[in-house]
Amino acid sequence: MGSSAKEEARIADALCKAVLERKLAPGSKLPEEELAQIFRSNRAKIRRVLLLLSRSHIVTLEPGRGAFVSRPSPQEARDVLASRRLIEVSLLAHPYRKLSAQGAARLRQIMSHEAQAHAAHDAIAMIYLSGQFHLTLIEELGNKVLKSITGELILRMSLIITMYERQNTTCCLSSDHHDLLELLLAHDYAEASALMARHLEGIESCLDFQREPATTTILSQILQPLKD
Amino acid sequence: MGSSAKEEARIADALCKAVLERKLAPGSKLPEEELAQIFRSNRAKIRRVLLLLSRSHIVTLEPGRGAFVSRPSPQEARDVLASRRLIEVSLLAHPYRKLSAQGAARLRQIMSHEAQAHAAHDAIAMIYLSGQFHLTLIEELGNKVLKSITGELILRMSLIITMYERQNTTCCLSSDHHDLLELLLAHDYAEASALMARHLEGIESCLDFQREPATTTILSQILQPLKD
DNA sequence: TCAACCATTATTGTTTACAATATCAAGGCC
DNA sequence: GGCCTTGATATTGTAAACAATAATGGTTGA
Repeated sequence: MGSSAKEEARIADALCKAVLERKLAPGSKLPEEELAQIFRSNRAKIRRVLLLLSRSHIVTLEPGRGAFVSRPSPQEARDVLASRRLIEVSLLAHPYRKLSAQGAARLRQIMSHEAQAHAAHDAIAMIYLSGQFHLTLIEELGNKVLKSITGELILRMSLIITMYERQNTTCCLSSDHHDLLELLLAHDYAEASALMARHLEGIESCLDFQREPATTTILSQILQPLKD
Repeated sequence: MGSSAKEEARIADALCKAVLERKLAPGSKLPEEELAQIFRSNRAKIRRVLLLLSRSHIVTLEPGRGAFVSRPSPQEARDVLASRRLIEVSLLAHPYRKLSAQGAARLRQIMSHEAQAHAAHDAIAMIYLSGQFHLTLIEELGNKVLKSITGELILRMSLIITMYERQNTTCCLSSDHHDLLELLLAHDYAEASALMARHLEGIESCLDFQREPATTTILSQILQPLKD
């Protein structure tokens, strides 16, 4: 049976989720045998997953030393941020298609979940949902290719934020998402694009590339519960 | 010695080059053992390369059946084209930095090679150099992340063109590249962006998504000489 | 003659054991 | 006492054998 690729996707998704939720700190060692036990898999599959993740710049493979959660350099961080800004801002300014009623509904549903997470002070859920909002927006106004590209950039941004975030900052303003949707429904794409630019710049302004980030290497034991 | 990753990169590059040069037709079977012999490698390495290429959408892995050169659907083709257009057109309109003298020199060198290839009627070299021109432009005005993203899109476009190109069309107008550089040197980014849009639309207008493309499965023997 | 079935062959997928390398700790040397 | 060397241990990397699956071709029967 061809469940092999499925299982590897499951493992990769779990690792990506852990990165998104800031549970896996950049620099963390990812030992093959330990991962195989956690996910009740074997080294061969883990190895393939790590190889794939390395191509997404989520994991860095050091020959002979093993796999580590990537530590994007300040330059790489700036490039990732700028690239994401280019894609999202430009797409809003010149969307491939209008926002459909169905698309608006999808966005509204995510926003309601965001509100719930906000009320519950669930920071992890808010991070995840914010990403989902952006990805859904891109899929609705653009296409799946742009969505997949941006999905990778968002993943890398998660590492970047973990490494370079200033203390005491609340990064993602979910209120922006609400305003964004209003502007799109009013077909004011120019203003929506400008808001998106400010939105992303707001995130970037919370970063400080000066201080070399701490080498917080979280024990892989932390990600024990995500084996489902 | 850590030459393993190097060797795999060499094999992957060779395959990508074959795709760029339209030597490997979409749909071609890529048998592991045969590739291992061609590149004087072993199945394990070939397997890793194919896995990686599958992530770049260059190769499609069918469980139990093996690896094939991808055959992008019309929808995927449209999405890839639109994504590339978004990135390149937007970047020219709002470049991250001005074109440096060094950057202009790099572009001019590529253009001179293009002229040589044109004079020699070397269609393959022209395709490759056209891609290099675009990638260099993106690196000079943008950054390496955008360059790598666009590099993958260009690779996919190569498959798309092979599949859907109309008869009797000369796709890439190298004269556009010359005009583009002139506009950039004159700091007329708005016009440069518009020209880029027309340039890419010109390529797209040579495509016909109606006719189902032939299943031209070239023998892997064809790529024998690229084992260096 | 054509189609369906079965055996054969070839190719892919997985597991295992082994080899190479890096890490770590202890001991000796300066 | 600090630093380098050296051996033990753990982890990664590789190869090869094996199992599973799909393609092939030939045979049989209608």
